[in-house]
Amino acid sequence: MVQRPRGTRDFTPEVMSRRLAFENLLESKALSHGFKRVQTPIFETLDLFTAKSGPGVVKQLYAFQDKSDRALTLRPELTAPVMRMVSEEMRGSPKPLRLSYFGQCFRYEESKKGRYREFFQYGAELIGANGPFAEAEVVALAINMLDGCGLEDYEVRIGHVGVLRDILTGLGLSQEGEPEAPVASAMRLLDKGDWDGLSELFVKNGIDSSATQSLRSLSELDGGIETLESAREILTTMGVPLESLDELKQLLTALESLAPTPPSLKVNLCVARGLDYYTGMVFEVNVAELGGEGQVLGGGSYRLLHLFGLEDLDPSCGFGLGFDRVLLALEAQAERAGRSEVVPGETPATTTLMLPFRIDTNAVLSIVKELRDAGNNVELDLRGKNIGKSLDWASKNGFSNVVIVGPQDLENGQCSVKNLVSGEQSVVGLDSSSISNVL
RNA sequence: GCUGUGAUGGUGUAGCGGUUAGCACGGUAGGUUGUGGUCCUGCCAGCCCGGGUUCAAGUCCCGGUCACGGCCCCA
Repeated sequence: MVQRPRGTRDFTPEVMSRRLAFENLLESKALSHGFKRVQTPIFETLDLFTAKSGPGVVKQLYAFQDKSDRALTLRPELTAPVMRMVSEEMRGSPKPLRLSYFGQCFRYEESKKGRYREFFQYGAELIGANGPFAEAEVVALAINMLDGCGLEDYEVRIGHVGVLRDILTGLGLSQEGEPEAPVASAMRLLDKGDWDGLSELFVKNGIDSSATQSLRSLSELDGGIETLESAREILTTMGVPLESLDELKQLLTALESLAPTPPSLKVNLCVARGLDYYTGMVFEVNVAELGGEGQVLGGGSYRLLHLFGLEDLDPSCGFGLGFDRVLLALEAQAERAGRSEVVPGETPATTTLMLPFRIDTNAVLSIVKELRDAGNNVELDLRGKNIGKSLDWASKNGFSNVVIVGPQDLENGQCSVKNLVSGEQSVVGLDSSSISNVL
């Protein structure tokens, strides 16, 4: 038996109707915020991703040589391809750009629930604008998407790498160094909450251990916008500039107007997202019930466009949404609530079966066409069974109506339209508009 | 990268050394010369793959594959 490669999935019609509904929902949210969809190739040159993430990523890529020995790879994410596309196709487009994207990405990793080798990402990038309002627009889109699909019990964590960087350089840590700059090491340790490791790093760099305490109290601030006042006090005693913190406050204030209040919004200045191209606001969304793979969305302000000779567009801001993970969370939540509809609007439109019974099928074909042209979803019966079996089949296949046309109907110029849900049946004229009226 | 659990028709399961491998759902063909979601009958379809132990392996052992967990990492 030939089976699907590890970490990949097939999507049956039932599953696809849900996925399409979800994609459409995200798409309409993106459009309502002015983000226009783009698409880039499934594979790219390898150096696009090594330039962004370093040579270490290669072991996680589906990288290969083509027949002309070009080094290529299936894309592991979509931000870099979109940046590349902007530099190749949209240099002359008026800025800022609001772009959205959706597609599959590939990573060579151990697969498990919520983590696949082929996975789908929906994302948005706001390019060529920065500052609190740009960031608020991006975060607002993210929250509006999650809220719009009915996700519950998610936690949004917002931090600011700029604040963190100011603190750490203020303490005297260097932004240069091999193999890893002390500032970057500290941010990584902070993100993980490794306080012992952080103390050790500070001692090694001749920094007073009281700094660890201050950072710790900063990280323990737990709450929304109101915690910024406490943060301000801590930063002031540490002698750290407050500009970044003020920006974060403007962002959060704007967000309160632009998006619904999430189930949980936490300001956490120690969120660093582990990636060194983030420069300002960073945010991520977690759903606890997904367990270890609970992060469903992440993003922030970053500097990447300088890699393509577009320094003036840095920093930009964006996020990626884990399409599969949000769907898993929605499914889990729907099941817990005993709800059959997982994604709003996933229920398919009503469909009608045209059932010619012991007559020449040709007699109904033009009616089928007219019904379709009028916007109805119509399927022509191809099985030619008796009526009982046909109704049974239609019912099992989710049809909402059956149009029965038998020899007597043909003679009288009429037909029976049966509603399979209510069981009611009416006799109407054998023409598309009469039938349409009762569907 | 480390580690745990599991794998029987399309789906869900029973069997745990010797059975014609059972059941339910499903699919399909009928019972019915124009009315289903109730019933009856026939048929379709399975022990993940490769080694080993044994007179005998779906069942025990080893390896692989795949899935699902817990760390690490990331998204």
